[in-house]
Amino acid sequence: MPQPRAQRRQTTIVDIARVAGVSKSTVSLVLKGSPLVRPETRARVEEAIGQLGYVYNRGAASLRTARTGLVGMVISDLTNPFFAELAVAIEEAIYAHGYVPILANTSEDAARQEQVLRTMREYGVAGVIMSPARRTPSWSLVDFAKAMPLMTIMRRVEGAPLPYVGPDNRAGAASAVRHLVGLGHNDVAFVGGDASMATQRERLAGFRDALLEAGLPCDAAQIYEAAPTRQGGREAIARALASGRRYTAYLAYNDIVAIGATAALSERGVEVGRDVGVVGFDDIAEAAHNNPPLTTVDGRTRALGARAADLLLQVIAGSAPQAVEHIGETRLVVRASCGALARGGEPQRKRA
Amino acid sequence: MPQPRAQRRQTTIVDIARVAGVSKSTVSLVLKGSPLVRPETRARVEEAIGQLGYVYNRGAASLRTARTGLVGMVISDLTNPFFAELAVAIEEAIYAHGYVPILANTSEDAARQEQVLRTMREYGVAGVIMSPARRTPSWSLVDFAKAMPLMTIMRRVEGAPLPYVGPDNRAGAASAVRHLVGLGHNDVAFVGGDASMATQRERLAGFRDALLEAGLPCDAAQIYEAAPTRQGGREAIARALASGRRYTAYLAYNDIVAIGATAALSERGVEVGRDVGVVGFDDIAEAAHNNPPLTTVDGRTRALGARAADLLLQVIAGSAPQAVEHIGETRLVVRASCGALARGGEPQRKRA
DNA sequence: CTGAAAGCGCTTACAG
DNA sequence: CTGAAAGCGCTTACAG
Repeated sequence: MPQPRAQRRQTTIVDIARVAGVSKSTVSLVLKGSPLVRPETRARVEEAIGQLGYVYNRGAASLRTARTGLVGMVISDLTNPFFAELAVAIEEAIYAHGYVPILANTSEDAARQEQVLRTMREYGVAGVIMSPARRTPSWSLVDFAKAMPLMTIMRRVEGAPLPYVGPDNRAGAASAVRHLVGLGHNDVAFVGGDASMATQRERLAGFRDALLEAGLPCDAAQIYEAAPTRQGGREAIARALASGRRYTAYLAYNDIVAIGATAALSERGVEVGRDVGVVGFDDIAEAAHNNPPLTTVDGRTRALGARAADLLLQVIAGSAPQAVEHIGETRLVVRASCGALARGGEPQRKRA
Repeated sequence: MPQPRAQRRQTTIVDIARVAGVSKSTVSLVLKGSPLVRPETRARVEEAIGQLGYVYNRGAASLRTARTGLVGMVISDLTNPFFAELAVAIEEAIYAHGYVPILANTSEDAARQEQVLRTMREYGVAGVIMSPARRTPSWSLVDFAKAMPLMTIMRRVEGAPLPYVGPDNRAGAASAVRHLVGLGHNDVAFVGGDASMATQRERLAGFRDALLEAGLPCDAAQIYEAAPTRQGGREAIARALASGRRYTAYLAYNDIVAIGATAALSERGVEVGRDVGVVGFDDIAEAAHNNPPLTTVDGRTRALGARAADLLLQVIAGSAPQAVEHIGETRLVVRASCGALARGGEPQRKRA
């Protein structure tokens, strides 16, 4: 528990009431901008507030109203730039609705996640918006879901029918592969992530959809599972190259995997965008500044984060069903890494 | 203000007391693990707690004790990977001390920063740890600093004698330039940032120190101010190249500037690490995966964040002076972008 | 070792 | 339009 700290007694509405010559009920009404208060009375109260340097005590109000104005924000890995962008959008939307976010970064640790959910509940959060840690057991969330709305984002927790917001992973991955096929690529590998992640399964499904519809090879050997990180991208490339099969392009699980893959290929003298194509997913800020600039599937991260926060607050307010779901459109952003620009084209945008 | 939400009356210590057959004072003592309670009594109370699914109401406790256990975390730009890493370290340390962080991302907006500080104060935070928005006027913080400890990190606010934690920017930049000089570079430019940022002035001072001590040119024309972003790095390079002066190396304000600079040079056919040297500052995760891997000054971000949180909590507890300050050591991380590895060396680490 | 009582700073019917 | 009163769920001396 926190240690104490000596403090002079703070100014309360009782002090304001005394100075303004009214009751504390009236002060309270002024504070919430009630139209019931006569303008002159309001002016006297506001005068006293300024004079005494009064600071509203939300904790006291919360106890009375049983509403804290706090919302939990549980992020699986804030050092991943994708989730950082998502977190910024969520944070913004939470403040915009008059709420305040309590942050927790779980570093993909489901035990830590349970711990912080418990703490947030003790703090009386109105709800929680979370990107669940990998391998979150659904039973670890059921108790919390009964006590407060739990909005999941980017990752579904199987077996837990929670509200969910995420991009259309399948359509997005398929659009990326179709673009590669259109450029003449005829042997494409999928690198990064693994089947324990719902997102990976969805993106992989889109990858298969497009390959099958083009009549191209699509077997298990083409899938190189690896951590969804830059390092994972490097490792997957090492294995793909060691296999001896000459892929013409790689679809990466996400942008940081694609960036790691690009670095690994460059180190081996393979020039991305000329010798081989690489496409990512997410369109994080650094994708445009990669060398070469990365073609990727824009999942509209900011919009998704804002949407998730909006929906959570609607569920809290009771104006949205407990089981809402939103799947966002994706859009392919063509840059140089797929090889398209080598043919002199301008960057284009396509809807998934 | 938040909207209400219908809820069944929650279980309180009074309910626990009734079921366990004790007074609520005793329940409270059990809750805080007091040794005064007899083991059998404790067991009965804990039994009742489990049975009724009681959840501790921290808000109520806060009102009584005048301590909330909340700490504010105000970040100037969470989409900058450097600050995201910093935020993660801070968040971790805050939880480790039994506190809970309220997050605000100001996007470098001093007005928004003032707004969130006001809100955090109303929520009764014990203190705030903040990377101040650029051009934060010191007067905008004085009132808050009187009401609660304000720990600044990475950026000093001039004119406000606040506790501060940051890296040794001057020594770090000087060590980077000395390394470049040792490799034979004899005309080095500084790219990114501008003089309104204390950090830029400190890093620039180190840049000058090392150039002067080596007897190399050091004039205003060598400094290319630009936004401290990837895009800023690109723009600074465009201007440096357009100047006609043939710099042999660039010291960037930070890693993302260096990454943008690398991309801009590559696009123009200048090979970083062979034709020209580039060195960054911060050692963010993507520095190692840049193409080529970026030589940079490691500011020990995680350690700095943890230290800032530790110090803030000491100030809150009254065990550290109100005006603490900590300047962290830096260390040069040599990778390929400065050209050193082209000569067959192994990556080395040096203390600043 | 346990209980009765007061009080933290608000909000909210209810009177008037 | 304004005030008196009750109460949110805890903690903390103080008795016993």
